[in-house]
Amino acid sequence: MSLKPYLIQALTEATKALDLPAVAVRIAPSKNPKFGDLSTNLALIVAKPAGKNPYDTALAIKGRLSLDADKIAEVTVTPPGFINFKLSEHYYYGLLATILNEGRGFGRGTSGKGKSANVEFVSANPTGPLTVGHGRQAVLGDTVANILEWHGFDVTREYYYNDAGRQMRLLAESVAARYYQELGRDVPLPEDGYQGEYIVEIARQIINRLGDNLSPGDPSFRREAEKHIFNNIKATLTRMGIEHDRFTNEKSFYESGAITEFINDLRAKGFIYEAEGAVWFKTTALGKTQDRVLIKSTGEPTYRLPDMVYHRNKLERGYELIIDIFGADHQDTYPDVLIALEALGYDISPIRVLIHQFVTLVRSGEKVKMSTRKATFITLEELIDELGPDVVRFFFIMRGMNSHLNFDLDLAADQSEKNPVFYLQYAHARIVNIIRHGENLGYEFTKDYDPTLLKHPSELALLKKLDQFPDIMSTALEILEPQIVANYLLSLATHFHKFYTECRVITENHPLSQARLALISAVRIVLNSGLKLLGVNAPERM
RNA sequence: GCGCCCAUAGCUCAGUUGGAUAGAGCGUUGGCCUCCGGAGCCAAAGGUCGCAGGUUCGAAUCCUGCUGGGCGUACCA
Repeated sequence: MSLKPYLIQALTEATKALDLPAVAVRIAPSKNPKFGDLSTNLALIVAKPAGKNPYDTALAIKGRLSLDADKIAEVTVTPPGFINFKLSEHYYYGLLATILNEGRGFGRGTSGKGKSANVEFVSANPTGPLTVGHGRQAVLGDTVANILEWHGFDVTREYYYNDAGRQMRLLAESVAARYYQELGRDVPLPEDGYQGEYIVEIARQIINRLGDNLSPGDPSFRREAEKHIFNNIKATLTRMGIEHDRFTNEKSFYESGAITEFINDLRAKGFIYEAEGAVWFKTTALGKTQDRVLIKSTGEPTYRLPDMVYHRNKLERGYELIIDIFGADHQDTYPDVLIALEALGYDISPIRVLIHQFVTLVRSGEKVKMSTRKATFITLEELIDELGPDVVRFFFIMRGMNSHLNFDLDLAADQSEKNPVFYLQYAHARIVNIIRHGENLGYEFTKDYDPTLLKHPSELALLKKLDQFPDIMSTALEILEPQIVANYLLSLATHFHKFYTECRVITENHPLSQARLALISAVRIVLNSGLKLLGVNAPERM
């Protein structure tokens, strides 16, 4: 149980009693221990409109506070007017008991209880293996889903795809060409065809399973290619611990008539007109600078239209939260989708769009240009082969989605031993090892320990770090930026490793050993929770 | 041209509703293993937070302009 709500209430009452302006009180961990454990800038904010000196105001607020000495050991005021709180050691001892009692439930939120959420991610069409770029999105999406689940949401992980477009046709033609080439006929790949080696593999499989006399337009080419590729995509995702609950095919919206219905609904609202043989969406009437084509002059809808229908479909399924994860190349399309839904009177507030920047692959100091069609990409599968799923997941998640990620393949492979993920996992393995070592010497873990024996600075620092976990997790839910969890865990591991070098756990001093065993057990719980959330293993041995 | 994103140590990046001395890893230099795993710890060096203004008691963070880069700006998806 964090102290923040308690302090916020006390501070709010004090400002009220002093007749100062009411503002939202913010409390943050102090960066420098000199300033206690928690600080607030309340007086700085409140003094100005009241025409008072911030420092004196801080002192006045402090004078009005009556705090439980079991929780707060000391209150100080520092220039220019910060109020600092030093937490009592008893508070941290209580925290330790809480973590051990709650176990993996520690820090879990309830704000999503009884609510459902949908996270759509990856959504690559089955035209080729997943690339490294898809990998970033896959990990990001899965981790965001984990964060939601942590806070109680019932999450559906969804994969949206289109297996009927031009690219799929091209794929089928490419497979057919390779099929005939394998049979010794000189059939060229279509222009702009798919050149990857996997196309040849699919062709060979078709020969093995369906024989050698398929005609050029046989639907088996497309069907077999899709099946093969989709199986590979799913297998790759599975290796990273990612399972989608639901696959939605764009085609279903054509078959159900939802596409036509959508156009009709927009037309009824007056947002549709026809020109140059195409059907246009009058986005200029809704504040945009350019109208958009929804149905081409060929009669085929553009990608925008099914996207709109798909989002209407998700809204109608009744999720409290709908998260779309897109690459930066989609940034311009979702506003049109949202505008269309609003035009039809939908409340779009459940929809939250997360845009991630691209991954630039660097090999031998040079950028690798990626194209699925030309097969010049590095596949996600290859990356996992090289680095292992834990490293891949952690690498993608430890950076903010807004950063243009430079992925140096040589470096990642060379430094795999020094990779931060091993640092984290090593902390966990170390804890398990110490506990095992203790058991061998007859130290049973017991809840009957004396926490007041934990007085060493690195012990207290570790406790303070553990105290931040629930806050970190709720911030992660607000901002949906998983890297703050990764950064927190690294910092926790650092505190643990420091503690380890300074404080021996298993010693002749039994009571102290018991207390330290309790401490590292708590660290283990939080590490486990955090790593699980990131989808990274917490190994007992390395 | 217009829109979105980015620019922080030699390199890769943290720094999230504006706070106190801007951090970490890698790399470089120098220390720490009779004892729970050295995949660890400690220390040093390394910064005009792209540039110039502005707002503020206080700016890497907010605003404006500029420079440089990524992605869009299709009757491709």
